[in-house]
Amino acid sequence: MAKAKSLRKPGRPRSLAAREAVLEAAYQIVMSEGVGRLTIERVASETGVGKPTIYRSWANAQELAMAAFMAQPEEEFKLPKGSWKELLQAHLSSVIKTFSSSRGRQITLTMASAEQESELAKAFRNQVILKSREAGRKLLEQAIASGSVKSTFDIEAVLDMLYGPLFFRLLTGHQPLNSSLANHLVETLFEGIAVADA
Amino acid sequence: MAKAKSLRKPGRPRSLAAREAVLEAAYQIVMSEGVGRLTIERVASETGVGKPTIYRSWANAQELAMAAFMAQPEEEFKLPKGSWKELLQAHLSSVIKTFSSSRGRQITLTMASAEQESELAKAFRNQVILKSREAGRKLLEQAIASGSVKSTFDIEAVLDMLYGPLFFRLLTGHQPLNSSLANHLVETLFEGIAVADA
Amino acid sequence: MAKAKSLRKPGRPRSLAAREAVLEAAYQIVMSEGVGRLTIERVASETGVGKPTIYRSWANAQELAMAAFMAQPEEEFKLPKGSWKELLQAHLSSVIKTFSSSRGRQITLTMASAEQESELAKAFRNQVILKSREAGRKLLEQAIASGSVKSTFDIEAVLDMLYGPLFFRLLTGHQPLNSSLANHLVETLFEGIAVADA
Amino acid sequence: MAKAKSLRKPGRPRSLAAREAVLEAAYQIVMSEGVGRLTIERVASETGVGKPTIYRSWANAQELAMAAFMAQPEEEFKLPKGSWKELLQAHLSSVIKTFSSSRGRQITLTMASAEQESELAKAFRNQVILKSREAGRKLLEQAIASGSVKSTFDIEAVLDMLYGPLFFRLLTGHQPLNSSLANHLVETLFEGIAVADA
DNA sequence: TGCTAAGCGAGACGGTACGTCCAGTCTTTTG
DNA sequence: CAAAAGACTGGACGTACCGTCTCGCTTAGCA
Repeated sequence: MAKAKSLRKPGRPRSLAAREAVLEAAYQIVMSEGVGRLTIERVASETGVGKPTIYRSWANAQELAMAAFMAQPEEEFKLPKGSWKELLQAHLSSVIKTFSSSRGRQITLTMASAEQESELAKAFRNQVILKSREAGRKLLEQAIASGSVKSTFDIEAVLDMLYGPLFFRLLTGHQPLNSSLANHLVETLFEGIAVADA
Repeated sequence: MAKAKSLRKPGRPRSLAAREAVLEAAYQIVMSEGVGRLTIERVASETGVGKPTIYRSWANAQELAMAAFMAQPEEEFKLPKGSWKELLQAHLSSVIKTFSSSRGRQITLTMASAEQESELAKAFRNQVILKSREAGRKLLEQAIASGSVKSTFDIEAVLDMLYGPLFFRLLTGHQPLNSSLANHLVETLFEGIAVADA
Repeated sequence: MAKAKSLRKPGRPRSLAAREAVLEAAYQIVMSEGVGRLTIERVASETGVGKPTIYRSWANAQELAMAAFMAQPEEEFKLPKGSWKELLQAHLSSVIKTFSSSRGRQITLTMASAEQESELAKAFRNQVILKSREAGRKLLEQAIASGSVKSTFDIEAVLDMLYGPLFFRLLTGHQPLNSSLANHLVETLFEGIAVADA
Repeated sequence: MAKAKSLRKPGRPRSLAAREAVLEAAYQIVMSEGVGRLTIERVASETGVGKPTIYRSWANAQELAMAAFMAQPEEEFKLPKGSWKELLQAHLSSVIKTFSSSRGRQITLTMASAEQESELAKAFRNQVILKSREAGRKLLEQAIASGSVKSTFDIEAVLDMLYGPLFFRLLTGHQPLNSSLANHLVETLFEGIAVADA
């Protein structure tokens, strides 16, 4: 009888313990001091893991930061009952709360300083930045299906009108970031600003 | 006879030529290779200006980058004739065109990587990032005054619904950045997405 | 019933092919780039042999270098006919020719950088460095036996007066290394430098 | 009247204190643990001098080792009274004593592992390795002038017959290194090994 | 006219971090 | 069950910049 083919590569497997220690230490540094203070050197010395071992998994400190965020995922957003408007406001409000934390600020900076092209950057964008936007998309699609909302608009633009302001304020800090923003955004979005024609 | 009070500080005045050479070189580097490649060392060696001379004017490379952008200002936005909606679309469209350039991307990255607190960062934000937003504010206020548009909404939120999506897409690249976005944004903003009540 | 006694050790035998490939690759590297450029890592990657396999046979790069030289032995020295003086000069001359090659230089450097104590180092010394000195000793002993040469001197010192200058010049390069040296050495050795007493 | 030309180079002068601390630390390491244990990293951390500062003066650890030896020169050899033969024996004896120390062994290893071409290597060779050989040359020349010694031999070869055996034994360790060697060498050199003709 | 204060360039300084190479060891699978 | 092979930890490499510090030398207002 044929021998079972081994699915493993030859050689010593990568150390899971080292990987976890590195991701954890990186996360702590980023959260407490910011992405700018995350260096491979420091992670290596704090964890006792060798630098080459870290470089074997991540190409530079930005990648490591993204991986660290992805390894410590956000909790899921929960939706209360209510009208579509209320649902959307509640959702946006919780997203704002999440991103106005230190973690949110650091995530945004990390995204900004990363190379957009790399695979890891795309994964980070989708898993960490755009996950809530996808939740918003589902809400909108359900609202359309239920007939409470028009179906004629460009959904990508609408989504960005809801989530864009959040990151804009996070980056520039020109306006406060709180849940009343969620209400204003959704209110304006539903009603429009044009005066009602007679 | 009373001595004329000197407005000048004692000692040799700072060299204007050095200042201009530094700003120009910094701008070239940022535009051609990105903010990340701008180092004081390099600017010093390319211009022949001493490092301490550069540090006397700017605290670090980020500040220099911001100063370089401010010294090379954007041209003004011109507004064609038309309805308020058309005016706003045209304005947004030209802002998008400006920021979707290499310069726009680098400005955004510079903003993202700067310390938000410093005086220079605030000036940069107001002069470079938010200048167009202020132009949009004027347009909106005029539209309100003319009665074509409601006056009940939160103008800050509305402005961020127009400009936020731009920077959001610039940073994450999840959606294309072109003038059709301007149209979708303004259209949705004026009309809202709620189904018209009977 | 007793099992036939196996003459083999248990387990997989060492790969002769791997051993030969390693020695050959090491020799090539040492000859073309010098002992200092010989690293286990490089030999492993060039031959496709695993590093532990190499370490199983040699403790470090110096040992491997010595082993590589020993696996590629020098051809024997041939002696023409003539007086003892001529024989000795011819012998020294051929030794000088051999050692003034690239191989000779690398052998000397290898000896210099090796730990003197190890068994392999002693073997290397005897087989590679001192083999020609032993040939010289035989010549001298025959000359003594034949009565052409005194028997009162310290033969070790005399041998080192013949071979020492060679390695001295090889290491420091302060004087050229050619066959005229052989003549001068032997001439001076036979005659001495003291003025003949009346 | 013409202004006095400045003899100094522009810029901050190199720190003498740093230079001395580095040379001293390097010397201590080499003497106590051997050339192989001298690393720039270690010298930097022990002295508090930055690595780039060290590299500004020396290209690698070997150069630093040579510089360290040159900064800690050998004491001069003193010559007692006696015949030329006795003088030469005394001199060689003291050279042997010097080089059979730990310092001598390390100097020889350093020479062996250095690039022969560099300026510093040549200086090291002349100042540290060949200084005593030059002293020996003077002795010989005086002996020739005084008529006690022939003038027909090749002085370079003769010098290497005296000093070569020393380094040969130092490197290979095949024979002991003590002052009786000095006597044998000089004895043989003066008298030759050929049987006296009738 | 000469003094003085602050500018200027150059370049070395102590440092931090980079990303790489290599040494030797450990842990798998393979023959 | 030892050999083979790849990943491991860890030390050092040599380089790039950081931001600061001496230097010797302008430059320009003030006395």
